[in-house]
Amino acid sequence: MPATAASQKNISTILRQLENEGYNGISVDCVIFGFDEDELKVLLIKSDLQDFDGKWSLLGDLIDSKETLDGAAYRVLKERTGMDDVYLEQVKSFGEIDRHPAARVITVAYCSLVNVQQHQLKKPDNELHWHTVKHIEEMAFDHKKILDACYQWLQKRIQEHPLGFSLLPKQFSLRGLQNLYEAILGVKLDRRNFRKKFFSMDLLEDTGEYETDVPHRPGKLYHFNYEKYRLKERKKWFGIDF
Amino acid sequence: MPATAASQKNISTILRQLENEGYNGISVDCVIFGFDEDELKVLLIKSDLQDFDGKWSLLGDLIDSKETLDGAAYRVLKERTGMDDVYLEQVKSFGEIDRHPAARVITVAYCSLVNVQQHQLKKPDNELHWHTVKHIEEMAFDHKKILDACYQWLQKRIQEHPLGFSLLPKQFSLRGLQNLYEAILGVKLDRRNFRKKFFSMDLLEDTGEYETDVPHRPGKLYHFNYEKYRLKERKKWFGIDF
DNA sequence: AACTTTAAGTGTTGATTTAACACGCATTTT
DNA sequence: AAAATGCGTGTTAAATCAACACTTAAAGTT
Repeated sequence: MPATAASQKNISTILRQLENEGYNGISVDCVIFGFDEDELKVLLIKSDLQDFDGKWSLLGDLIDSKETLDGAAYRVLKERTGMDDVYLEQVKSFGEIDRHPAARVITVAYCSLVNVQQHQLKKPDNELHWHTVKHIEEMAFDHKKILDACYQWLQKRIQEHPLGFSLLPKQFSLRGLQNLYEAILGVKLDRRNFRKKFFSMDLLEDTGEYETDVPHRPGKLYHFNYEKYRLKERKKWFGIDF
Repeated sequence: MPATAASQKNISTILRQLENEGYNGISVDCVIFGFDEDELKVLLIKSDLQDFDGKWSLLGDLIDSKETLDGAAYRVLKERTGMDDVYLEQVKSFGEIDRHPAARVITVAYCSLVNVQQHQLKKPDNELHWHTVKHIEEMAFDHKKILDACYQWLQKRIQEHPLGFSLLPKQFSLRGLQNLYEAILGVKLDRRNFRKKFFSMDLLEDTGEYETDVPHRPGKLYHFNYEKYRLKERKKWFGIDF
């Protein structure tokens, strides 16, 4: 019996079979980050395994033999959340022997960044919730370890690549952007220097619109010019530092 | 039949079986870098598959269901080269559906750095050779893609972490270190600034010894103090730049 | 309408870091 | 002894970064 998309089969059956035959199972797990109320969130689902009664886990599934890794991650994202067209990148694979109680399953972890406002969960599911990353203490499987790895990856990545914007609405205030960086990096940044830094990149464009419903002077709204970024000279060798 | 260490079984048989049953095979592939004659080298083996007549491939093997990913990579390294106690790190997983002609095999790529002088291949094998990275054009499977990914990873990594030293003898001259960086990054660096940079890190220690057999004034030999590095404050947040 | 509150917007300065650059010295070779 | 090679060292100008304060626009309060 082929190990087709597990969500449509009985996953336990497949895993038992794998285990009996001495094969390794392969899955993807998606760490889906969102940003809401100035906090970094992650989308988790209640584990369906008895072993992990009540614990939360990442969204994942076994990989079908006819799909790529990226394809599987994308499918999980879409099947479980209805979300489409989102930032998705492979981070790391995890293969501790006993990481899954039912069988030996190697998993490839992906990091995804979504705009919580825009992408309402299209498949509302009581077992599916956004959790504040910094409050999470325990998870099913080795998912806490995976989450930590993806969070660290994000902290580094966000400083070197323009991916933070995927967590924000298309139009955002500079303060909103700074809040994002402060929340993810866990530091306070100087407002003026932050502005200077971003404006000097010359990749933010004034939309002509302003914040509304704020109890103070409204800030300008900007959007990020990905096209311009794509065309920029990227090389910047020699920054040895450790 | 369990998918035990493939090197001891007939790998084709296992793969045929996997393919028939619709399972995914999982392997590790090691990109083993060395540095010799001021060039970055990679250790390759002649592919044993007819499909890739004469092409070179990375050192890899199927993962046993009783070993971790790191464990499998380490085993491959040791089995095929006799090398031990080397730098080894996971880089990325590759899962294109047709990347292996015999079956669907997902592979986890590892990057390893070894000192070519010190680690003479203990299992001399005519089919195993060091190749100059920049001259490699074609490889078996998708191994060129994997090599490229690991090379790029190394270029970035070497600037942020002290791993270059794994490619050098325990004692090395500053010129040797600079040659390493220049070869890997593919740039020319200013000798005086390079010195200043490394000495200011305060992690290189004078061994009191000097180069020998050079047709000019011999340079001092240093070694890298890993322990001191390990204890150093590592935090250095906020370097937004892209 | 006047006043208070809040955060937006804006520049300067000193300190640090980086890039560019030249000469004397130790060793081997001829 | 002279030539060749590449080691070892310091300065300066330019760029970047970190720290820091006041004016302004809008909403809320009296």
